[in-house]
Amino acid sequence: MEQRYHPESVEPKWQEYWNKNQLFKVQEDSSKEKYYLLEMFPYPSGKIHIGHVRNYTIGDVVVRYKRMKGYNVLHPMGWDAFGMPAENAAIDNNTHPAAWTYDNISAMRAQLKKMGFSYDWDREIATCRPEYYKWEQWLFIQMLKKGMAYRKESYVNWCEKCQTVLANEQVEQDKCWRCSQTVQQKKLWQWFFKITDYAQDLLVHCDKLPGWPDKVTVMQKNWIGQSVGSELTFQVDGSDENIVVFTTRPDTVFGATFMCLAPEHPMVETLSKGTGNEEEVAAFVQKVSRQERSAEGIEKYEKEGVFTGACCINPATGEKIPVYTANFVLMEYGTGAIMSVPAGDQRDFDFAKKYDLNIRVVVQPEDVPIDSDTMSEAYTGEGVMVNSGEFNGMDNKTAMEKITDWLEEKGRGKKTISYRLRDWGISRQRYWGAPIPVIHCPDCGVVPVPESDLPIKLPEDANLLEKGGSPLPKLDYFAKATCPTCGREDAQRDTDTMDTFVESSWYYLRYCSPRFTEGMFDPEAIKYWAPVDQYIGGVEHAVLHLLYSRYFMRVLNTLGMIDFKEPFTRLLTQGMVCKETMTCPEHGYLFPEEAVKNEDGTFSCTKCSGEVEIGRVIKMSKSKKNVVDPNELLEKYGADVTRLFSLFAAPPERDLEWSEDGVEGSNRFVNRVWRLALDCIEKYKGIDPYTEAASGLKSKPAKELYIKAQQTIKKVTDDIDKSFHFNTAISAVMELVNVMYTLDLETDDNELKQVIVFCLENILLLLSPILPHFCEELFERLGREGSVLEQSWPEYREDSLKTDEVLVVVQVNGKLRAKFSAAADSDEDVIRDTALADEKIQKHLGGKTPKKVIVIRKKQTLVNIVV
RNA sequence: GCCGAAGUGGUGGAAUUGGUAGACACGCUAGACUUAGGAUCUAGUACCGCGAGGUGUGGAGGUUCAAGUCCUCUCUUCGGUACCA
Repeated sequence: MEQRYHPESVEPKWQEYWNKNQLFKVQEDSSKEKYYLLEMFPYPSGKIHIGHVRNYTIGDVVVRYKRMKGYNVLHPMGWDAFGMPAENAAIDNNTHPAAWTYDNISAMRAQLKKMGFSYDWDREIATCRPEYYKWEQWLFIQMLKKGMAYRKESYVNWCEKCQTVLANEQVEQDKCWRCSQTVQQKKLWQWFFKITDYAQDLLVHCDKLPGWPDKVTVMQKNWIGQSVGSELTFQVDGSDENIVVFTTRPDTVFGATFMCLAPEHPMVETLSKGTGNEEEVAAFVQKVSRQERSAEGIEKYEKEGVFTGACCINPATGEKIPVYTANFVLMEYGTGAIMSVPAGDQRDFDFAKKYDLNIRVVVQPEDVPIDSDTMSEAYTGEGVMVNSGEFNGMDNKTAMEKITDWLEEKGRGKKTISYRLRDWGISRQRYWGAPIPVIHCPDCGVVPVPESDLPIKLPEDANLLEKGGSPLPKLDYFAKATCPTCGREDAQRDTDTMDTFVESSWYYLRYCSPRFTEGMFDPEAIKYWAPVDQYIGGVEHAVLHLLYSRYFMRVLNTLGMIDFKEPFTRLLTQGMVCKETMTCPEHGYLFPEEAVKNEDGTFSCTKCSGEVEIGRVIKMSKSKKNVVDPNELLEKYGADVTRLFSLFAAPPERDLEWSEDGVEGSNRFVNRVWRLALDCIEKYKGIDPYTEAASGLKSKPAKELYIKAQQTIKKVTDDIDKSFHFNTAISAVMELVNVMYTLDLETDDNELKQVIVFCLENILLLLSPILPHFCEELFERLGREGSVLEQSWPEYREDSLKTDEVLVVVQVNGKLRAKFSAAADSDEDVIRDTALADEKIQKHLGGKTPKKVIVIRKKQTLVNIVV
């Protein structure tokens, strides 16, 4: 008899069967409860890697489980197909981004099909297809009309030598990754979505997402970053002009001894004019424009600034204070201007020391008093007000309110709420993206493309410029346009494309009616399927993608297109699959197969034999080349063992350093079940499974096995349903199988035989979401009709979960000293007395009388004796 | 820098509410079967110790009859940081 499981014949057989019977095809069905499960769609980078396998296996197991539970399940797949890697690959391999992308999609689709994932492939979408991005362009126009999209000037990374805009990833230590030229900041007109209009709503609803992990909602809240504070108005000395600052510490205003403006602040130039500091200020602004202007970026540079030559009036003290411009102030935060309180803020303190500016203590700590002449760092804590006029002696918390009220009366301040969140810049000066559907007319200005002209198709016959620049502005037939309003023929089409996060912010709605031609989606389909019940994807998307998606649903809600605001009811953030990187001094990052191991444990580059440097263990990504292609595993062990192994390695939310050690164990387990099943099928033909209560079994081994099986069903169901802890679900089945291996299958015990048949059948059902091909095959060999997919998920019997005996653990002073077993229904007194009478316990008591005896009867039965 | 996580045997990991630390596997050791084994089965395997026993969940304190789990401080690693997706 055939003793080994042969995936190479079994797996294609069942994939064909599922396909032929269209078992994964779904349609709206009002008679069934719907369940929409979605895994984050992949970027088609070439081949799927182990991280994808992990993500999609998790989803597939839940989908197959939910189907068996009777839900009508939507489980689609598609491609996040626009993006920078396609452009880089096109340049490197002298191909076209479209060709590269479509080839990759074909290859990856084939791999996913080989894994046996239960997708409804009829719903597949690719975001680079005009039928998809047409609706994104349509939505852009609606947003533009409602004022939800607008244009403003902002900075991009610019390489003068390559004459291209660079993504942050393309900047390596301030240098262009292609030519090593120092990167500059360049100001461009760009499109923005007004996500800040929804800051409050997005924030408030973070607490109304019980199906999301706390860590994600916490990160989103912190990202939105609400701060309650005051706007204070400082009059420019000798002028009617005012400078408005935002501060969370209005209580310290008496200590504001100077002011700092962001170098981009519009008043920097006007203030310095005619003061003699004009040139110095201009030079400084020029210098800072070469620095990275982001919250992270500014940390890289030494904090510095220059005096503008102008002063303003502190509204509290009435004194003149100097106005500086400084590189650590960002135009995008607050008002782009800060009042500097060196005694109460470390950055201001450092700045004051550096430029020898006045320091005044206004909040005095209660315990150790501080003095402006001797203090070595700022004091940011709470305390009592000093040097603050009528507010002296007050605690600073009360003073915050009072000072703001006082300034408000003088017309110099008001309470306000500020957010860290900034509007979403969506313009990209790239080729491989969805074109922004507007036309710039010399007379009419910005004019949206008429809806009847959509989609504005991306020309697919254009080639990228050598250095990575977009060819769109140079393509006359694309860039030249006629103004839709006035008909002028020398209008210009916008040649920027949209951020790829725009596509991924609504794709899950498109899956509900992927071929709909009348709009973004069919409202009926949305009514049935949306929102997504369970979303699964990498934790690295905790903020951006997930926040943008939440924002998009609010936009559609405001436009009256949907009646919900939250796209994903439950979220599972999967941990990352990590691996060390390998770099060759000559060839840069290497794929694992491009390095060969030497005898001494080091690696050499296969291209140049140079020594390979092993880098840190980080998230798998194609750009770092530390990816593992699952094909080798797939060929050696098949899809089911690969699926089992990826789940058994760790719980889904945990990061995982990739290693194939242990895959043999998964393979061994699959074959153990295979042999056991074939053996039982042969020996127990015609025997029906036992399904009554455990108490009806007279045979002790049968009863014990039956209880173990019932416990296993409960454990597996709970692990899949409540926590997605598939690793422990698998362990539970392994335990049951191990018990069955200790049995003599030649037994005469008829009850035991019936229980064994029960076990086998349930093992197949419990494993079927994880090992679908394998279980289909054995289910068929067991003589059962139809697909396991169409079976009901096993229900455990509540009356058959408890064993008759329990283990009692005895501790002395919290240390384990003895164990014994007792009837499950023993009295507490009996357990206590038995424990005290125990020989080992007596020895540890050493004749002393116990001070206290604690008996716990919960999950464990435990006695702790305190001496 | 800021925000969020993670840290348990040689390895991956287990341990609902504080209650036997190390389930289930990998690896290793020994044995059985076999012409053979990278198949299979059985037993052992946290560390120190001959033993009684002691020590152990990144580190230092604390709360408790009892701490991997709760509290305070701290170290290391990973993710995100708005143009990688």
